[in-house]
Amino acid sequence: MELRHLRYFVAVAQELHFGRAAEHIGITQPVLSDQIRRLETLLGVQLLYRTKRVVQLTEPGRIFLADAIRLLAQAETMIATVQRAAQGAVGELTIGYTGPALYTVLPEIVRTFRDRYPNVELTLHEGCTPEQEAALLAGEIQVGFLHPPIDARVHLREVHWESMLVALPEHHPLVSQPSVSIQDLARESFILFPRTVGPYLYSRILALCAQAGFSPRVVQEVTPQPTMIGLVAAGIGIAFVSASMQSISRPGVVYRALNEEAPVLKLAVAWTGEVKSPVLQNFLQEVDNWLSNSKKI
Amino acid sequence: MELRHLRYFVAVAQELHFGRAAEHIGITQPVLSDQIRRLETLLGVQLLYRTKRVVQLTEPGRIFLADAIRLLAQAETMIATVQRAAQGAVGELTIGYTGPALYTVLPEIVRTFRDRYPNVELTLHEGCTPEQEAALLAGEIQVGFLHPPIDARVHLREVHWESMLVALPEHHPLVSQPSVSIQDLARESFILFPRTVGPYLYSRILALCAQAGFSPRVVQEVTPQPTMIGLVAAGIGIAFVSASMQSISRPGVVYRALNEEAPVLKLAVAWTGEVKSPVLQNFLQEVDNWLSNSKKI
DNA sequence: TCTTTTAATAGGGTGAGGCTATTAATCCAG
DNA sequence: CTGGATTAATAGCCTCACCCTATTAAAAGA
Repeated sequence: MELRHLRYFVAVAQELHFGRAAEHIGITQPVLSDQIRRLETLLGVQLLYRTKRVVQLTEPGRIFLADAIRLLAQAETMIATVQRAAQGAVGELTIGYTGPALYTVLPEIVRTFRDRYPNVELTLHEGCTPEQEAALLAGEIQVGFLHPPIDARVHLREVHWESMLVALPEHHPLVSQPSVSIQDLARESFILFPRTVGPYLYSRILALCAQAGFSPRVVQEVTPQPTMIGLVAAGIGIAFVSASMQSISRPGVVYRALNEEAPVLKLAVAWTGEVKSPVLQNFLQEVDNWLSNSKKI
Repeated sequence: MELRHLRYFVAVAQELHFGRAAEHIGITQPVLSDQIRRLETLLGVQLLYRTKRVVQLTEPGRIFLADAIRLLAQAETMIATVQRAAQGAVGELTIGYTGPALYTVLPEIVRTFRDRYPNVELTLHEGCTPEQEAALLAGEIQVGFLHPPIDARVHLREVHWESMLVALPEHHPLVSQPSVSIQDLARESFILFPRTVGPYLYSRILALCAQAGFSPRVVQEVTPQPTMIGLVAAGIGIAFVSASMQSISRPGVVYRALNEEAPVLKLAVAWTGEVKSPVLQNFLQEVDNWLSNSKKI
């Protein structure tokens, strides 16, 4: 059975007249008669009761007609859907992101994308940079907001950067200074994120301390950054956090820039090599749009 | 687009290998390549990403695959359904019936039919004989339980008959007799059904009275029979009712046969000339089965 | 670099689906 | 009841789409 049979049958069943039905679908009447007969033979069921003069649906024909109309409509819908999918207007996209992304660019980009493509189902997965790297290569996420550098063969587009600040408890002696030097921190207790979460930034921070001639005394390794700040507020120690954390006004914590050149936290959008998914292309396009808009402002 | 395209595409998408997929559906690989390309051109969408070495679904392809599998399954279901409909196993049947049918053969026949053909949707419509006659010819009901004779060109099959009895209030003088004569009723008040409900039986009853030399004094015309009996119990008058009414034991009413040959209420199954619906055929078959079973007993 | 794998291409045959012309059955009008 | 009109079925033919075999070309791996 082919859709053609259904199209022909529906035409006849609706017109109840072979000649007009044939004209309607653009074939000749004998062909239509023949095709309907083939369909009936194929099914082993008489769909139409016909004399030389009158055409009527049989009871099975009535049931088949309803099904046929439904199926043809679904076929049409299906074609429309795949075409919209090809333009990236429908589909799915799984996005990875790190904590800092959540406090900077991610919400705005996701929102503009969602507004433009409401029929794309977005799934968000939090994960640190190495986790996202693996997930990208495994195909578990199609795009990730993460922190370069990473060495895998994924494409990167930097979308944001912010310098690291020192987060201090409000009664800490260094608060009196407008900015602090690394050396001043040599004797401090540090709250740091685990190395695995961000190996590059981790080593940058350690290097900075090493240049100043000390190795930081880490009293607590935690993640994410809001938790670190919470511990700072509790007086457990001091922490390096990204500048965007200032927007989370947490009583009992103050932020100070470094005199020295501070480590920079870069945020990039990453995706795997072969850009095949139209949805992904649209998303990257939306990221580009967002970038040029935010530059203008 | 034809179902063939979908079948071929599903095969390739599941195997991700043109050669094996072609073998699986029983065509050769070049044909399959060609057909898939035609489908893609038709849709204007690339469904498969393929090199000389590897075949992958594109994102739109993934979406199309799910739809295609669903559509093909529905096509299969549809074929099975129409074939079962041709055997009368699925469909609809609208049945007309009169009050007396409800108290005799109808429940049992309907129940055995429903047990045998659970997927046939039965609709029951109460209506007097002339109403059913019209409904049959209008196609509103496919089969009716009614009281012959009727003069329209419908097929009839008698399934039941019962004689009419006289229903008397329990303190009526005639109750003392084991059976009553028409003459004894000449001065009685009669509760009768309206002529339109059963013109034939109505005229039979009037004729019977006329033979006995009187015209019945009708004090109330009502329907259905249980209501007539209710009025008898209330002492409003006496009534002719069909024998099956005895089974409804109503306090205050007794039944007596006539000495004379009593009018007979015949019950028949009626259907319109052209037996086209397999469901109807099965129903009539079931009626026949029921008839021969009840004869045996 | 050579072999293997595998999708695409080239070229050809045949039958299904299309056509026109005609037939046969049914209905309606005179 | 007969002749004309209507309309589905039949007959006969044609062509293109679908399927075939044989080959090519590209990619991966040894």
